Amino acid sequence: FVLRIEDTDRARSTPENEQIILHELKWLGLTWDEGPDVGGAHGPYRQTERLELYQEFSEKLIAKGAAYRCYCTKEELDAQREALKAKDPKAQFRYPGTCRDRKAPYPDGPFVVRMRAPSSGEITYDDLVFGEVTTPNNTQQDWVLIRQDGIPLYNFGCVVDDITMGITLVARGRDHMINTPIQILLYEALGYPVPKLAHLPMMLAPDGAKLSKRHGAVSVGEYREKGLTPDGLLSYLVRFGWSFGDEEIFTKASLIEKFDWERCSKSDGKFDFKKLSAVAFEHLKREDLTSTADYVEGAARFLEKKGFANVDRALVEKAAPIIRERAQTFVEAADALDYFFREPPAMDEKAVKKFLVPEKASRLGELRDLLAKTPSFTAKEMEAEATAWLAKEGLALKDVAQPARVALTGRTASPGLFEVMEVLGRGADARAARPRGGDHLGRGKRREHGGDLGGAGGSSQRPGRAWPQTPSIWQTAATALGPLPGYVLIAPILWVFFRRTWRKLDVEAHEHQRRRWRPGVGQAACGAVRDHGGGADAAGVLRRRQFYDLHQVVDPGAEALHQIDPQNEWVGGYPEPEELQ
RNA sequence: GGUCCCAUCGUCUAGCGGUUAGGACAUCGGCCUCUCACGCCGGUAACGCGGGUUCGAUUCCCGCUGGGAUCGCCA
Repeated sequence: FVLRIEDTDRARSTPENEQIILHELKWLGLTWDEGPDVGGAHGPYRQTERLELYQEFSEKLIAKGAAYRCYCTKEELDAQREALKAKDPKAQFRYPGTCRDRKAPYPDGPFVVRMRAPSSGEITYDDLVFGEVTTPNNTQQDWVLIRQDGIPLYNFGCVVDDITMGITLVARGRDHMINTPIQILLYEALGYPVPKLAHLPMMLAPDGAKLSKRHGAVSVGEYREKGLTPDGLLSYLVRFGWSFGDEEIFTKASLIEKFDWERCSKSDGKFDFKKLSAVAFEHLKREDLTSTADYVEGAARFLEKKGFANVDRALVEKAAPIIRERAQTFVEAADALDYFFREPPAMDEKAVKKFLVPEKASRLGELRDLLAKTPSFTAKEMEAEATAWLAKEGLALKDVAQPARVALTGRTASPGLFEVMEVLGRGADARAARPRGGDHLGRGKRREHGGDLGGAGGSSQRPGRAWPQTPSIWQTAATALGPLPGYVLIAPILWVFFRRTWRKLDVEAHEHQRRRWRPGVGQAACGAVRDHGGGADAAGVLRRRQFYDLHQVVDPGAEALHQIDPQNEWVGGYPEPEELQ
């Protein structure tokens, strides 16, 4: 398809915004055949670079009598509009036609070009989604085509471009339906056939209101930062307003194959962040939707964003199978991977206090020694050994699992104990090879204490025993516990946490999105091509005006965002466009 | 207010004259279980209202109500 940048609104169109559009579209896997960056036969692809073309077409219309120069000033018209509204707020202001039949000599001053709109009859078109739509012409007026400064207005610019770019299908948001009759009038005046038209329903905020920055909208980029996959996002977005039986999860390829206009819904919908999360999670979880290679790379990149340098892909791949089903996003995956890359792990104080108590210490020590002896150190083997040992001791796994888990991972929730151990590997060799993400200042403070908190037990432990030369993963546990009787863990462990540089990055990303950008971009469907500021459809895949405006789409609300990433501070809403001007 | 558009569970939707109105997310119970998840089983939950047409309306028609879009020298 053709990617055209509709940048005639200079307040909103900046090179940075254009870059963002290109970048986000590429990230989503939508690639265009022609566009500002790749060139093509119908260039240039920025409207501000096509100004002569609009001039030429407007001259044509003037020559035909279908348009005329209007010398009324904006100030005059605005004043009239104000006056009318003051008298009757519900009144409909329309251009009075002052210059409509003006004859030579023409004044010298600046002028705009207006179309000569019919006041009777009606325009009917056949919408691919909505069917036949009819609008009476008596609601039309002599719209401005070209401003005083020579820059065309949206309705004129896109008609000229669509004609000269050979666009055959217009697919855009339903909010453009009101523009369609005007554009059809222009096609007719110019003598060109009208392309096929398809309008798509709107995505509303969860409260049913129009989506706006006020709702804390976010961009495609922000979802990327949250760690969703492009196909996951695409899958949700396309399925919203379109359906294919009971199927809910699609890949980009299957969307291209299955999409059709007939299955598009006509009614607006409300954005649901939880559903997006669920769909994105499904994509992340399933290997047939996100390959192991992509998963590892994605998770590693987010780990690096957290501050870990040179993340060992092999280790991520080893851990991937056990974290995939519990990380809804790459951000969560990075968090779940944290303790595999940090030695010692970041300890959760409360968990330490609760589980790493002296009476558990001896058991953990025994378990450590037992497991250290297993020949292969695989989860299966360790579990078997542990189970046998526990049975002999008359214990259940749950008696030792939580303390062990906390010692191992620093937290109370993690994948299976033995799986974690297997990934961590035996001893220091594996650990030494691992990049160090954390600091080493966080050793738990232990203080001597007069006695056992938990009463009698434990004094049978051999005092002063040395750890094996090869420090095992259990060393961490024992260190945290206070290895011997007589010692009680009193002070909580103080850990210096990693600076969250990624958070800073995130804030910067938000900053980046504060500006409103919404030049239209191109889209295609079924080989036909066409674009409009706002509507989107690519190879029959994308369809929704807000897709482009995704930053303003989603109103997950701060709450929802926190759910997906509790660590991530939401920076608040965005300014309305007025505030930017 | 004018014009245009829309209307099935809380949400996204299936349905295209006869269905116990289906699925997914969410939610609630249960199972699984070393925690957290995943997974599995089950429950609650919808055709806005009123007229027609028809043997029969969620489905077709009209009206009402409700919602949305738009009314710019923005796109």
